[in-house]
Amino acid sequence: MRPSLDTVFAALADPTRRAILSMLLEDDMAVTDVADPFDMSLAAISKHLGILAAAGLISQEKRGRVKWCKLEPDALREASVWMQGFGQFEPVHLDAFERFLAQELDAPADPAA
Amino acid sequence: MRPSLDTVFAALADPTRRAILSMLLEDDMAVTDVADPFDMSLAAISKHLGILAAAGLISQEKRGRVKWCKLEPDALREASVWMQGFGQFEPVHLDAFERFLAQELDAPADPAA
DNA sequence: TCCATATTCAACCTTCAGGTTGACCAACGG
DNA sequence: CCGTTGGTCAACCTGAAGGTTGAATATGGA
Repeated sequence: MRPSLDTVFAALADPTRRAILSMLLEDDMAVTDVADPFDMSLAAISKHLGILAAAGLISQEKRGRVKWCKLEPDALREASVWMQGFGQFEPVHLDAFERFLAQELDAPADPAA
Repeated sequence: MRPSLDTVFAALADPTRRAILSMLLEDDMAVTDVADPFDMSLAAISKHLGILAAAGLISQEKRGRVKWCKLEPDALREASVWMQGFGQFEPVHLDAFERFLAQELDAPADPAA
């Protein structure tokens, strides 16, 4: 299930989740350790991690009874590249971008079916 | 008030709003014209435009009775910079963009299951 | 075997996002 | 003036997001 831009951007829209990503930038972490600095229940953090994983922004691997969380920057890369299309700040493949544009316009309010 | 990453990412999380941004990439547009391709009430589009404006992603200028919407790509820069922090990867990678394109075109209506 | 640890599940609550509709206001063209 | 067009406002509905709590499900260690 490849994550969509919808889920990626939605995942990034929450400050708690962005903070988690920042933490994971340093190193892989167990769920409990991720939750530690937050004033929030473990269950809530677990949900946040689930959302990040669903967006493809992290991966989770269970070793023993500990679930390790690992940053997966690839999903970010795609979103980043999408954004670059709007800036004149970086060179971009206009032809490819325009194909993408056309596709977006064909199905504007994608019913997420 | 400078828009936060929260509002920018939240604004980008909606496919209708991303489609609107794509449209504005081509040219400035009036609200009614923006709404035209969407199967959605004008009021709804007006709200979407308000959200995009609040996020700083577009600006709106009223001339006569027509309100013109203009893309403001600078707002994306901050978010883009934030995201770059997660890549040890280079600023823009066309390979990545093309992979993204291929995926997007392969399965346009992501089930988001 | 028994208890503690790690994590999720299920049910629930509250807030907000995204949509509708209909009334409303402003500006233009006779 | 007057009707039409462009756009917003206000009230409302529905569903989902983000949080809580408490029970449930491994796994590890003694």
